[in-house]
Amino acid sequence: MATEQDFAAMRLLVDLLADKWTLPILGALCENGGRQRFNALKRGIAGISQKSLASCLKRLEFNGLIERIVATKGQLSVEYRVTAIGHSLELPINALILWSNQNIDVIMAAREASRSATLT
Amino acid sequence: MATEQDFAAMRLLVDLLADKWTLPILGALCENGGRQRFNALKRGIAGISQKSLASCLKRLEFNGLIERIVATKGQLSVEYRVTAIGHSLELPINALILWSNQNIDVIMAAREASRSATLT
DNA sequence: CCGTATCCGTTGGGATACTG
DNA sequence: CAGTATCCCAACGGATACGG
Repeated sequence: MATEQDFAAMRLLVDLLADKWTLPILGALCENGGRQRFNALKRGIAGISQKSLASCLKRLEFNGLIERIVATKGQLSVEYRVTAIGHSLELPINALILWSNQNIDVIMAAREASRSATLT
Repeated sequence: MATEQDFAAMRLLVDLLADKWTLPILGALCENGGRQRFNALKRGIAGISQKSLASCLKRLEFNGLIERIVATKGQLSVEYRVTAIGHSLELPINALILWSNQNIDVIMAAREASRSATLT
């Protein structure tokens, strides 16, 4: 049964993760051992725009889930790293992704069923 | 490391859950053993509008996570129930909510730190 | 390379009023 | 009770161009 606290927790989760790109970004960031540069990240995430990536990274940094490290040696380069607390999210998120992988067929079937039901 | 499949899974998760009200609705539905009527649901979720609730419930039903049972005996009454596949989401979601409860203070502190950093 | 600035169509979602 | 319809504004997010 959900408590008041749980609702606050849900609101926080929505703030942190519930948009189009946060999950893919976090996923792409973890691919390379938790660190990646801006354009590498952009190339790794099909279809994302610079704008969305930048704003999303800002929010993640603002919430302390990732950190931004600037290396001014010669060429400008910026690396984004998943923080400790960011890493602690991997486990529960991976559980969700596993669930999604296991149930994607059922969901798609349910959608088809809904669609054909409305056609009758 | 994230596979192509995982990105598809993430997209599905975003489709299913990544909006303002889905998590609270699912939470409220589970409060009463997985079944609840429309207005009871509305009263249980602080701040939600009829419109948002209705559209969200439609999408959840479309994806097979809940079902809509109409009882036309006398007074019109509609009950929404979490399906089996919907229930299978409880475990991974609760893990996330637990994470959120455990880390909400750290997140808030990180936000404060970011804010004071920009003021300097 | 790493962004920010601007423009702009699309969507989200609250308020309110109305229907079966 | 359980929604649908309408209005309306703010936010999202893609495309493009520009700057450090």
